[in-house]
Amino acid sequence: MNRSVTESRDLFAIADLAREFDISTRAIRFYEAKGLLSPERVGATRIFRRRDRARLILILRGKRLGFSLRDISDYLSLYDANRSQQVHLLTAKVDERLASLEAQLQDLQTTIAELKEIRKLADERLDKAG
Amino acid sequence: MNRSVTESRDLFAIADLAREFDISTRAIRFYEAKGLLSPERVGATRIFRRRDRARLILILRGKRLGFSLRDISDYLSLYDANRSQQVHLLTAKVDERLASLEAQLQDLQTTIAELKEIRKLADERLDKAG
DNA sequence: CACCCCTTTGACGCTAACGTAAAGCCATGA
DNA sequence: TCATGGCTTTACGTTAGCGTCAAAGGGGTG
Repeated sequence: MNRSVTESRDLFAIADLAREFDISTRAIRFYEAKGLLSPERVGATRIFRRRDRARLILILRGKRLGFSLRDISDYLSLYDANRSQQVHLLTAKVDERLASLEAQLQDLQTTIAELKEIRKLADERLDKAG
Repeated sequence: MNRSVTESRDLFAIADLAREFDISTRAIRFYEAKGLLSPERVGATRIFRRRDRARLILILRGKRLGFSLRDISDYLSLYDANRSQQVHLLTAKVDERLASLEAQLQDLQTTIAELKEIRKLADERLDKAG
């Protein structure tokens, strides 16, 4: 068994990534303009590598979690700092992020619990109405 | 032991809520304009009851979770439907919400795990350098 | 009465995160 | 050769979620 198609490649056009993740090319260019991505160029054409693709995945996950691009940018720099031996200051920032993420986790679990309760009540009513 | 100050009251001015939750009165009026709140009026002045306050708490939690006011509005209507015996269609919508919230929970847990890993690596480097 | 503080509505301003032309460059194929 | 299609940049448009006056009206106090 060989690897999946996507993981076996290393070079992507902007349209490839747009298609794969169902976003617009405009969005990708926008992320680059904001410094979240920095694809190579061949002439004027953007060439994305696996690393860029990996960052894009993180960007989109950040968005699903409701973070701003500014936040996501800070978040990505934690990964970069991790790779580039800038250990100083890193742990403090990571701890900050972790604290707020865990607060968000609490909010989320509370919300899920409440919805499950509503669901349960609704089911019980349906039973009575049988 | 009597109840906490906030819970013992039933009437709130807009400024009371703004102070308590550290948001602007403008924001509260905006939520009303969007239909998320519907305080009573005495003359032209808004009077908020505990129920409004409870909704505001849900609104703010929704915002912390990164939801749009539109999403939050839908979410609140689930609570309303629960109170008002509109059981039909309710469970389906609740299930939808639950599914996407649990997806978000996954994203969040993945992110937290990654950050903890980065933290661990940073600590180990500091130990070596120690 | 004058003053201050809180309230109201209305209107304009602002940032983020793109959408949407517009116009040009380059390669491919009939 | 010319059309087609994908890529580029530039630039203006749009929506959400408020911030920020502006103007006017109570309502209690000295």
